[in-house]
Amino acid sequence: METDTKFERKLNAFLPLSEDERKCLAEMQSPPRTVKRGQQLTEEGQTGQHAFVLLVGWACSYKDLPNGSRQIISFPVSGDVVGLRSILLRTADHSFSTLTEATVSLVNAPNVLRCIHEHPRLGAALLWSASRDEAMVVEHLVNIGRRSAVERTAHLFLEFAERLLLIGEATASGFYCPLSQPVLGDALGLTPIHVNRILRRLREQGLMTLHDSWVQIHDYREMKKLSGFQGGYLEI
Amino acid sequence: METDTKFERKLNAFLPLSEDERKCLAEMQSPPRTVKRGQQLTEEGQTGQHAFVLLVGWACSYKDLPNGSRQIISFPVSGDVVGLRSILLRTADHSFSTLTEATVSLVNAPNVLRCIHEHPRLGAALLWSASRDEAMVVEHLVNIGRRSAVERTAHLFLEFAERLLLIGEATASGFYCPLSQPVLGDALGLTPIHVNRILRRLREQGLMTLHDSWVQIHDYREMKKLSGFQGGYLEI
DNA sequence: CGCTGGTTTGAAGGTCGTCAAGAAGGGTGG
DNA sequence: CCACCCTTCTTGACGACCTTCAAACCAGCG
Repeated sequence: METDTKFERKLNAFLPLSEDERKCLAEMQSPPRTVKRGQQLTEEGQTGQHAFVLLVGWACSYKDLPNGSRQIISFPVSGDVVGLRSILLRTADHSFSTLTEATVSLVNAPNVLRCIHEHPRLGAALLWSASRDEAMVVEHLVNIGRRSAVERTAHLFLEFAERLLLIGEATASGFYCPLSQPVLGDALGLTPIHVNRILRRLREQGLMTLHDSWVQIHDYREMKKLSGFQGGYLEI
Repeated sequence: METDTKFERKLNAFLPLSEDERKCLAEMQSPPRTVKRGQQLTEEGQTGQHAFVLLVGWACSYKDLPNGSRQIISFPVSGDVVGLRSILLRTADHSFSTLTEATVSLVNAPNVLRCIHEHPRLGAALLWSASRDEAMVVEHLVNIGRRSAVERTAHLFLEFAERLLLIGEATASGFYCPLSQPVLGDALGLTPIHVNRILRRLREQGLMTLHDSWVQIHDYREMKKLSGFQGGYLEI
């Protein structure tokens, strides 16, 4: 499978792309580049940042706080774009780091704008993709604001399951999820210690397990009921 | 002052608009319409929704949860657009209600897309506006995820102060803010009772007061230090 | 082999939610 | 005009959830 197929396939699922549009999409991106785990690719407050297409691997976008803590905004996975939002802002509004070894290709602002201008339909597809990402951020906000730690955690993993299923990276036996408990804590607004206790509870109740970066959802129905998960915002 | 000046001025501040572009912007919007306080204008999950330009008044976008609680996503004020994000999604990903009597004009998806197509620079300005709104949602997420109740509350009011100052609706003596404590709670992820306690603490420490829908920030410096507020995401 | 970062568990404490109740203000209908 | 809502604001007491502090265990890695 070609490296940029997932991104293209995602847009194509929203709106079938012509040969020309596919070509433009490919030209918009710089050649893929491999980066190590834990690499920071953009930094909040910096100017002239690029967007990235994440071709392979896991990453996160986040903000650091003056008091030393951080909040993870989103977990892009293969085929996702990061930083499209910042492309028109004077400065990047978040940082972006890899969580595993990853391959990315770079997209700069002029390229995106030219692309939108030359192929309006492609522009619409990119906007749709950005809208979907924003809907995920909104759901994340709801998750942290109005759900308890267990509900919140269950919700996050159901979202992963759904997203990875859509791109063919999850099977009935589970999915790969290389997130440490401190990282999960930064996403869920919890301490790593409490994340540990929550995971134990979910495990002891036979709902799900996370072991060796492998997630298994054992009782999908109960997880859904517990967390109030409604995946509408992920639909194409 | 004409009713839609604030919206136009906001875009114009990002990117000076030509006469043609201004005209297109005006034609994109339906005639202004007055709506009562507490009116729901869009409902989550509904299809074929419109976007709105909020010309006068306060409103909020939010999501209701199965368990009966709700999370407020954002507080649009005069000159803000709501629902641009949903325009490309199959269904609206949030609801939208007025908090005061308000006047709005309606914008439908085809109009926006035509506008972007005919006037790419105007499209860029709209995208910038949407990006800035999303940056506010992100900051809101950080606020709820990683700040204590006091910090969080102080941060929200500093953001209001900054935003209203930019559109000339705040003065040195304070600003109008018609949000009840239950509404603030739904935005901050707190109970109304706790919001009350927090406001009391801020008042007793001489930091700020909220009385009769009027906010006064008495110690801006200390508020900023307390909340870790950095307004970069609001800049033009 | 020691170091670092992740996982796991326990104990104690603080923040915030829940329950309860009184006071004040606005709107409605008698 | 007044009685009767309903919503909001306010305060107190109690309890739960989550954090903090502390420590042990383990795996990977220099």
